[in-house]
Amino acid sequence: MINIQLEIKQIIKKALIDSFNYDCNIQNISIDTTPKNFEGFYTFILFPHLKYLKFNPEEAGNIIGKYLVKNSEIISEFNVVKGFLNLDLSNVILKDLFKSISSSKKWGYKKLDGEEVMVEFSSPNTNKPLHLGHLRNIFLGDSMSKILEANGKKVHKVQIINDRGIHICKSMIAWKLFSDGKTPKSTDIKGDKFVGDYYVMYEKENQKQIKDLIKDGMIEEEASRNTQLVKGAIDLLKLWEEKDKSTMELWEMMNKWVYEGFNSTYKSIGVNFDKNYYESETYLLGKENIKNGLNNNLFNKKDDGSVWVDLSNEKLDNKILLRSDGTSVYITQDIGTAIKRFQDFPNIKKQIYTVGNEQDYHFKVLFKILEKLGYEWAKECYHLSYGMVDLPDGKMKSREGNVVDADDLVNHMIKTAKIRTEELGKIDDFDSDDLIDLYNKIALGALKYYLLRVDPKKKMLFDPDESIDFHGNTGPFIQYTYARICSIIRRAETLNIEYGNYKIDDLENISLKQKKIIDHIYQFPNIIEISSDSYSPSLISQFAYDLAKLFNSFYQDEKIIDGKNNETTSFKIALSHLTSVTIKNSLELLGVDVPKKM
RNA sequence: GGCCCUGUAGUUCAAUGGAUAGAAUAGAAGUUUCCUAAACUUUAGAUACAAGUUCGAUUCUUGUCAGGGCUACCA
Repeated sequence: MINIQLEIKQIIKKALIDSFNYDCNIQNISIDTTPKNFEGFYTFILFPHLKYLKFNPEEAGNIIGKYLVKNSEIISEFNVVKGFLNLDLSNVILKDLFKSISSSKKWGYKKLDGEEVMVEFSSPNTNKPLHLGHLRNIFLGDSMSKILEANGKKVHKVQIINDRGIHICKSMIAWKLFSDGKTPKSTDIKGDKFVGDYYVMYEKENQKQIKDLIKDGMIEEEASRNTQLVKGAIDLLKLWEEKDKSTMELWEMMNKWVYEGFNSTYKSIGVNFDKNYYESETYLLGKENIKNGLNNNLFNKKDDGSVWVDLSNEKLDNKILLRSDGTSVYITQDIGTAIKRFQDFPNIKKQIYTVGNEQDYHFKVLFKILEKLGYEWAKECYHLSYGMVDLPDGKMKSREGNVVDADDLVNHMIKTAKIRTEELGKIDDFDSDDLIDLYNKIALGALKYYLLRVDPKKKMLFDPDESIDFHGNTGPFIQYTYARICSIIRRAETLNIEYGNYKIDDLENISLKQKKIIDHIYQFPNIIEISSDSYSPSLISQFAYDLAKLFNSFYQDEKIIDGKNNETTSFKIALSHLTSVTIKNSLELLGVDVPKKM
């Protein structure tokens, strides 16, 4: 592959020697892409070198610029603005780029390099349905998996299902007390929603019971620990850890309902996992490791029997690892799960946890504990921390019912896609299956792009009205550009215009807009690499969007199928085709499908 | 209180220490006898505040102000 920036650096190094007798270390020569509002493709910044050149910036820039145009095949023109030397690429190099892009099997995607990684995402609790926050998590994890793969890693996609613990016991006790034996089937409610309803019922009824106890003279703190429901849930948790038969049966039944619901949601958003981990299968391993740690004096036991780790030396405070009654807490199973995963997949180099930034502290503690326990790989664990999704009226709070349900949201997007598409009325030649497929692609494209275009680390606002906009910087806009190109390709084919094996050598002229497209596509491998290394799908969204913008501008300016059917026509079609493939491949990394017509 | 994160156009997002701070949307004005107007073109509008480091700071450091998160024998 051609490395333009490196080649420019090398020739600049020569220019500095020949023109100024200044031997500059190539690492100190920085070549940036030229910002949009200036003319050129790449920019050499002179400031750091001025003191060695003994010329003012303008003069030095001109001298170097002239040298490059004369001595390099790559550079055709230049301009100097203050201390910035902006360089234009020559037809020769652009043709080379075009050739290497079009001859590549899948431009930008690397071959497997033998390294294995594990990506965890979604990881729901089994007491409530998936919501908007999960969607950011899921799309992020899914997209990162694809990006890592494109960057040459073998990826294992997993989730940890928090299937045990006090939260599911709350749903269980509520179901036992209030359900009259109803089931998702008998009520025709989706399984995860059904169980979630009982969780909500628990919270509501429990509040009532607390109030009643306070009325009877109990203080609030005591009351909140002594309701029939709280005691019932705690009893169930104990019975569960003792493997009580009827408790296990109830637990299994309710979890099964939830999984059916989850799977249907995952299917609707086109996401799947290579392996599921269940907290119920890993928490014992966690306990075991904590006991070993205790025996090795890594942890300490309080008088009441609870087990703690002291991380105050690491500025992380004391953290509980086992309750006084011996039951495990959240971090217990995380310890077990991590260990189990490295047992199951001994070749994985690292593990990536896609979890919200509210748990930054939790993961620092977790990794530190694993390190203390002597696991070398603990240093390779990475918390892919992302910001919360806020609603216009504030944060989502599942306990207060202020959540955007994932299924509702997806359905709403599909409905909106349908309405917008029908309004535009370009769908006469679609049959009904095509339409369903199209609405799905647009709806999910809009949603995924909306959630992925923001830097993961930052919190983001979800505005329901804006998210369903299909204009501007949105998924459907990029999909539309793709569909447009497909339409051109179809027409080229009916006209028998050759573009597939287009040889660019004889082409005489390349317009500026065409050059910009080639150069942009040329950046794709770089973008994938940076995006992979920095765990940031938003760079891919930005890339795809910019490409679509560049293409639309070109499309507006230059008629592609122009009736001449000459060398230039074939080139424009071939370039359009390359653009469409790159749009498709970049959106693929976001988990977004493209329609051939829309 | 302690620890962590974030403050950029009216709004939602960009900008490996570099230029005249980019987009989108909302606003104003245009483009369709022409390959899909979900498009294109033009226009107006922003770095919370104050110091410091630097040739150069939205970016790094410190302080102030504002917002969010964590600090549970919840997950």
